[in-house]
Amino acid sequence: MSGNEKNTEQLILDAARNVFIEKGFDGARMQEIADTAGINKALLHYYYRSKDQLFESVFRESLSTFFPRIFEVMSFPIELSEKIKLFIDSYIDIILQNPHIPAFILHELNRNPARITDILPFTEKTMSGLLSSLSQEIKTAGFIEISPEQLVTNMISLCIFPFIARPIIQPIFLGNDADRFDEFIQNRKTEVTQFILNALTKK
Amino acid sequence: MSGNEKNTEQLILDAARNVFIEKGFDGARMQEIADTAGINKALLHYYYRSKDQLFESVFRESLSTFFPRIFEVMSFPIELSEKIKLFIDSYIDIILQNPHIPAFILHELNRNPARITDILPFTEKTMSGLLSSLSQEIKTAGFIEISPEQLVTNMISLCIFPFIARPIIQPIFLGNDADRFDEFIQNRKTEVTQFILNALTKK
DNA sequence: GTCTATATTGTGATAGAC
DNA sequence: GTCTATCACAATATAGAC
Repeated sequence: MSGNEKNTEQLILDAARNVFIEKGFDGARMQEIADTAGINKALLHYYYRSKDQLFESVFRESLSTFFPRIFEVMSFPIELSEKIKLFIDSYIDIILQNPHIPAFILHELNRNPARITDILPFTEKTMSGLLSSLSQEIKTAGFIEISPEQLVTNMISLCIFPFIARPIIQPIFLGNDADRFDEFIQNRKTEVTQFILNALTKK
Repeated sequence: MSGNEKNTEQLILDAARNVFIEKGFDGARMQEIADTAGINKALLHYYYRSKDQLFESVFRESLSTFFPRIFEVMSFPIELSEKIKLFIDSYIDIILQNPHIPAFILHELNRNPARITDILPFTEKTMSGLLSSLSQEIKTAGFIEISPEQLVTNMISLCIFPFIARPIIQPIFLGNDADRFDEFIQNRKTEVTQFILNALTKK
């Protein structure tokens, strides 16, 4: 091996990721994946027996890029308000690096909701532990009464939704200039953080 | 006509709506639409020349169910806090009646973002008028400084996202009992309203 | 308007040479 | 491991009888 060439398996996975994320499972074509990888269809089936298997690899990888990070920051031993600040900032940054993955994951999960039970990297126990300690932290911080589920849902909604709804937000609010979307999102980092922290503060 | 039979065109449109919304354009099959409508494929093409045309009808209809309502309430002559309350409540109600349409619309728009320019029921002028008067109302109400674009984005995110992310929210937060999702959403009506109004209030 | 039958093309997957 | 050629079937669309 001369060194700077990626191995074929990785080449295929990269191509498949791009095509599946852009087109979805149903819209993706093995031919297009092969073309993108610079190889032919037969080789695709040599490495991954079927379209389903190739998709499965891409999907698991995508899910694991995003999912654990949601609760990672939330278990840091810092003040809740700092957690929230850190979460919003870092989570929006992650999405900025892979802006189409949230829509991809959610579309595929809606297409087949059962999929998630196979893949979920959490036990119910881990989850209920996180939720009950978050519940405690909300009280300790002197915030308004809110269930941890509703709070987490709100945080994630405010981070992710604008990326999924970009085809609407861009033309309605920002016109044709794509740069303004980046600006809009960068502003949101502080805007959303302040919005949430203020919402949680009693009067 | 004996009375209680719908005409075939409507029968087809109903079937197409169900199938397209569940499977998306790429996943939908003309055969399945025909079966659902209780007719055969040839008749589909008799009424709608192609799959694209049939889809176009369904998509336009779906978009017009949802889109205008977003800004309808926002132009009522009532206090901003009342508008927000009314908007959250009525918008979540609309989504509850068509819980899969938001994911459908957003997926199809991401598949082809250009589509929206053909269909948008708003002129840029109407939009900028709404935004600048909303901007004024935020000041008049004595709320925190926030751009109308960010506020509207937040409101819509908090209403719509939980429906799109249901395949994640349900198993993580609510277990297997589907009824708990309805409960969760019903709670959100007041939770989200309070969350937003509190976020907008200066301390 | 509605059907059966069929044309035509697209698509995932495999066989087999090198 | 990689390719060309091809199979088998799925899917949109049309022709033509009733």
